[in-house]
Amino acid sequence: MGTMKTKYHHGDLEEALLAAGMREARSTGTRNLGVNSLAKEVNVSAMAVYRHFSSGEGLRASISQQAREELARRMLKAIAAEKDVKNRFRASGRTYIQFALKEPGLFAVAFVACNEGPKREDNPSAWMVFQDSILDLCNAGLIEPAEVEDVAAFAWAAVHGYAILASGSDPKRPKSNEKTISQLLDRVWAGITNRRELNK
Amino acid sequence: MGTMKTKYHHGDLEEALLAAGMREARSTGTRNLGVNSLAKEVNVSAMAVYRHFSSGEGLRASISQQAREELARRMLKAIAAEKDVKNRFRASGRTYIQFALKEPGLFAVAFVACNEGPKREDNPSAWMVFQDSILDLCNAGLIEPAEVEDVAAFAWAAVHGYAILASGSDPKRPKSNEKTISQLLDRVWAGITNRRELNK
DNA sequence: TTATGATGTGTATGCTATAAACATAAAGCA
DNA sequence: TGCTTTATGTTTATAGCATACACATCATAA
Repeated sequence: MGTMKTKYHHGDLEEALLAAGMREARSTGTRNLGVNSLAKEVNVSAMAVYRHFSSGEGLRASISQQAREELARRMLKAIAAEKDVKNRFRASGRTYIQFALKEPGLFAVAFVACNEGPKREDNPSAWMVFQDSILDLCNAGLIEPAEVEDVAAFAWAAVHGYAILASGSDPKRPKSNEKTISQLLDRVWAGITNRRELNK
Repeated sequence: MGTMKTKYHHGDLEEALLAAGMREARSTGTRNLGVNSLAKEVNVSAMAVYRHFSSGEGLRASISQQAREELARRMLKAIAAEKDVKNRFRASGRTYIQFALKEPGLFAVAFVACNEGPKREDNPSAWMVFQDSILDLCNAGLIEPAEVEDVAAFAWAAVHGYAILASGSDPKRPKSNEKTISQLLDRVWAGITNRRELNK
């Protein structure tokens, strides 16, 4: 039969809404993720959205989750290319930062308004990937088992904080070339491995 | 003459709006900083707000600025109580983090939606205070002049990132007791002073 | 084949931001 | 002193957004 322009039922509206949300997030960040705006984007009435998400907030939470999963996938890919535990750690940090720099919109969406509990908690999360790379350091004997949690918090904080500052629009934001990022990871590494010697 | 309940002109509406905004920020963060809500809070019509701020966004930007100034004042106060440059640095970082933990609402307002250019750029800013404490380290010979900018970015990133993570509502957020914060600053200090030795 | 549930539409309500026109009071100036 | 101007408020109107409610359409299963 011929191509029908408009089916009454969309077919996979949930997926389409998330895809549209990701597109908007990429190009304009958190600004255009409203129910009306996204419904119009996929040629559907606003109320149709509520058949798939409990509220606009729920929709945004799902988009945010998708953005976080995208980041996690990139980190996993980058880590897989490295064998040395130190390099694996650096790759995860570098990828995290470069994601924030190259996709500032997605990054912003990934880490705001995640109040709504994500449903699929088992999916790859950047936090888990990060923590695993720290656990590897422990298994390799580079840090003590007892300090894994603190090291993870420190490394995550430094990388996340830098990503936020560098990907922002503040004119006083830090520089973000390869060399700057590399030396930042040097310093994080120093903090990871060298705390005791300098502890007073 | 008797007490008149309602003067047609408020007297100092701008100040009152900012004060109400700071109150709301303290108790509920970014949620209730709308024009209508704040106008009602000070018993004034919504449109009156526009005589003092170009838009709701402008109002929020000013409140955000006030929150940042509050943080900067606390940091200055804490630094003034320390004499050793290392302790001054640690005091600024600790104060920053404790501000985020004790005033999560203010902290959230301080660092979101600062797109609107703050008018009074000369006022105390947390970034300046932080950078000054790094400059002190340089003057004391603890770091090289050439690396001041990079050190400042690293330290600011680590402290800011930790503050964001620890003050959030994520169940996986890092612990935030005194000891944890202290060891975090140990690690930041290691990253500040000890990069060369570990640089490959 | 027909009943039913899943998924869509249209319409109505109440919220927010803000533009336009008007009101009041205070300050400058004759 | 009285008139005019300016700053600062109010009221009203418009437009966008989220979302409740009633109804439409279609796919599937009895």
